[in-house]
Amino acid sequence: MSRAPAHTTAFHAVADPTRRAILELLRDREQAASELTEPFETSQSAVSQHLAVLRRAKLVTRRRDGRRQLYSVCPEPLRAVADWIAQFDQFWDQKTDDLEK
Amino acid sequence: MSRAPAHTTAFHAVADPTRRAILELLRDREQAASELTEPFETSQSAVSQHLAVLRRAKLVTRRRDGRRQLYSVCPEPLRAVADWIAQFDQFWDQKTDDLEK
DNA sequence: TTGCCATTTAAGCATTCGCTAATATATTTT
DNA sequence: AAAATATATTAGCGAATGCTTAAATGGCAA
Repeated sequence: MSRAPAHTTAFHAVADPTRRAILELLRDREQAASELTEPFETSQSAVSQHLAVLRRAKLVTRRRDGRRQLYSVCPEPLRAVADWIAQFDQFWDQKTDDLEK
Repeated sequence: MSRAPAHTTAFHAVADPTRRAILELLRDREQAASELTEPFETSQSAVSQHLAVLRRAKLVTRRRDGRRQLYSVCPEPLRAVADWIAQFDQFWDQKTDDLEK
């Protein structure tokens, strides 16, 4: 199996709190880059760079609308993270399991 | 709500592939730091530093056994990650939902 | 075309990261 | 006690990260 470069993985992308907040905003609806900038205290450029990271991780897609770029969330790669975490499920269910015995 | 420093969060801890591999090893059983070093090509020191990160994120606990430190996984903080991801569930179920209509 | 708007890209910088090498600490063995 | 073992900690380094400012790009409007 060939490994994806670490910096393109969902694990890496969601490690940053600003990027997580961006994904949360996009959860509600498709949104333009400028709209995504407003909630943050950082520059529009910084947000654009975060969007580029999310795009490399395939967590967002964009489409053009006139001079705006509309971003939408694309959570499929999060499944890899969820699946990875799922392998630890038995652990936090252990208490329940123990009670049942 | 007070925010935990980013570098103590599970999000940050699991962003690194070596740390994920360590957690996977610990999934099977409690393991000493030296055992955890073997599978990797890196130094004992590097692994020890990764274990410190995992410890700060409360993803592992350790107990002493003679001169060894036995580490066990403690996946509870992963729940925060899983819960965060869960808010996107509707999206990848969308296809299914659309079919049902 | 010229200029404006929306966004990206590039350059530079301080900080953080993951690593190695060396040293320190704790425990057991001799 | 001294030596050996197991681990942690420190210092330093190159690379990556997230940011700002400035310049480039693409689309629209006058």
